[in-house]
Amino acid sequence: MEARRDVFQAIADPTRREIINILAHRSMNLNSVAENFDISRPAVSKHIKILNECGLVVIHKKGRERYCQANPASLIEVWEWANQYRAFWKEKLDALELLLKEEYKENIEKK
Amino acid sequence: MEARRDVFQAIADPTRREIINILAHRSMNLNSVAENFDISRPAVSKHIKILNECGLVVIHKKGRERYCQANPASLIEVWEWANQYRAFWKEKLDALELLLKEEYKENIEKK
DNA sequence: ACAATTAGTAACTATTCAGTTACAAATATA
DNA sequence: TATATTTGTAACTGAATAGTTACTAATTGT
Repeated sequence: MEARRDVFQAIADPTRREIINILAHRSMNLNSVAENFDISRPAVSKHIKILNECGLVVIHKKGRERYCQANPASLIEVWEWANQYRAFWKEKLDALELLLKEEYKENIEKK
Repeated sequence: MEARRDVFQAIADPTRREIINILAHRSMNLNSVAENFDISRPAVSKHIKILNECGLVVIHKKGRERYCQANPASLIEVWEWANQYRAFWKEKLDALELLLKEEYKENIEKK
C-alpha cells in the first residue's frame, strides 16, 4: 500500500470522500471517524494516513488521541483542475439550453 | 479490469487526465490519441473505454475510425463535488491572508 | 482481389489497493 | 500499579489495475 500519492488518487475512493465530508466542518478523533463506517478501525486509520499524506486531512495530537480535520487548501487543486474545463462546458451547455428554448418556443407558436 | 466505474475513479489515473486534456477541445481518432503516449495502443484503448463508460469521453464512429472527444457534462460532477467545499476553504484562506497582512504591518511599524 | 490501416479483445503478468486480524506502544483512569 | 483506551503497524489475503503481446474483424486504398 505505497506508491503514487496524489489528491486525485486519494479522492477516488468513496470511503475517503466520505471521511473528507465528515471532517470538513468539525474535528474528530480517529475512533469517532471509524464509528461512521462498517469497516475496521485500522482500515479507517490507513485511509486517514493517505488523506494526511497528500494534505487533505490535518492531524492534531492531543494526548493519546489524534484529532483529524479536513484541510480546505488541498482541495483547491481538484477544484482548479475541474474548473479549467468549466468555461468550455458552460459554453456548450448554454448553446444546448438555447436550442431547447427555441424548440419550445416553436412548439408553442404552432398551437 | 472491471468493477467500480465512476468519474472520480476514472480521473485518478494521470494518463486518463491527460487524455481528457487532449480531447477537451478537439476530436481525435484512437491512434492519434495513442501517439501522445509511450504506452501501447491497446493500453490507450482501454483508458478510453473507461472514460467512455463513465461518460467523460464520447465516441463517434466514422468508417473504421472512432473519433473521441471529451464530454464536458460529466466533468460537472467533479467540479460540483470540489466546489461544495469552496466557500469553506476560501473563508479559511482569507483568514490566513488577513493574519499574514497583520503580521506584516506590525513588522513595518517596528522599524 | 490483396494489402494496409484502425481498432477491439483475449490471455497473461506484476503491482497496487482495500480490507482483515493480531500485536505493540503510549496515555489516561481506577 | 494495574487496567482500559486510543492509536499505529506488521503480515497476510483477494481483488482490481495498468500494462504487455498476439490475434481477429472491419474498413479503406491499390
